[in-house]
Amino acid sequence: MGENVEAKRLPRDRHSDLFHSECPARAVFDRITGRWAPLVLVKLAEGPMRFYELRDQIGRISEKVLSEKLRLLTRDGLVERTVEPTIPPRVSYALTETGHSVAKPLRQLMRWVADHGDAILAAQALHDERS
Amino acid sequence: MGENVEAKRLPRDRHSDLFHSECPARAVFDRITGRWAPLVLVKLAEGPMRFYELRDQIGRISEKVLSEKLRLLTRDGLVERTVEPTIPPRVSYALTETGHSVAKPLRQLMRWVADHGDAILAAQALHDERS
DNA sequence: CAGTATCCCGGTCGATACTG
DNA sequence: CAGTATCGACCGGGATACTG
Repeated sequence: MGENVEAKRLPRDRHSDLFHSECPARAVFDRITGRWAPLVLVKLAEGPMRFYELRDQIGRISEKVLSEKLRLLTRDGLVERTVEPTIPPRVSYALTETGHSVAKPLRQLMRWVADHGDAILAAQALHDERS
Repeated sequence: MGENVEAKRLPRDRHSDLFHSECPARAVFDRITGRWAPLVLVKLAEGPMRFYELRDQIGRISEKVLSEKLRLLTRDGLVERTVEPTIPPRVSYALTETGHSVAKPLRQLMRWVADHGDAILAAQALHDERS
């Protein structure tokens, strides 16, 4: 019988314990840590942008994926979509306050990658040539 | 002709510009932002741990995925694997210095989720009931 | 204990084409 | 311009079984 280690560990804190398998925040974490979401969020932190502007700023992102991410992030309350009723309509996306608050740690992470990326790549190369 | 926007933008900085499609650091970024790697890294930051200990601490991670992640992270120089030649062998995993340095921004991100996770979930619910 | 091997499914992604 | 629709390829990840 598998003794349930988790049940013994702070059952009330499920909501903020990502290590717990039932933690609902895992879905939130996945949302902001995927392949593209961090790039969208950090780019948008520079200021409001229109759809194709955003696409051009994020190398190789497809329109499909971009529109999916934007819809999800809007649903999450991290991004706000604004339509100006002109012809053709101008749509722009901007971060909400919550969106800006998450951009900060994401930028830290991107900075880490910029600072240590080469070291990682070097470690990989070293490791591979040994094998 | 598609004018290449990227080419005009700091071609020398490719290595630290994650927005550029050819940036080699994207692979590094993907590594540390995946579904499981952040959890492994942050948990390991608490101290060296053995395989099953780690598995038990990270809810619902499968052994397959855990072993894959550990192998990758070891290759990246973020995790160090130590074998004590006893019978049966004791294997333990620990963060390297670089590993600790990345755990820091990852913890920030997890803290953000702990702080704002409920708000996101609420925003989703609100958005959904409107639709 | 500490993993690896295998199988397979579901979701993600990219490319392309199309709409208002 | 601002997307959506569709389709196929790919891959991460779960379940299960097995090895040293």
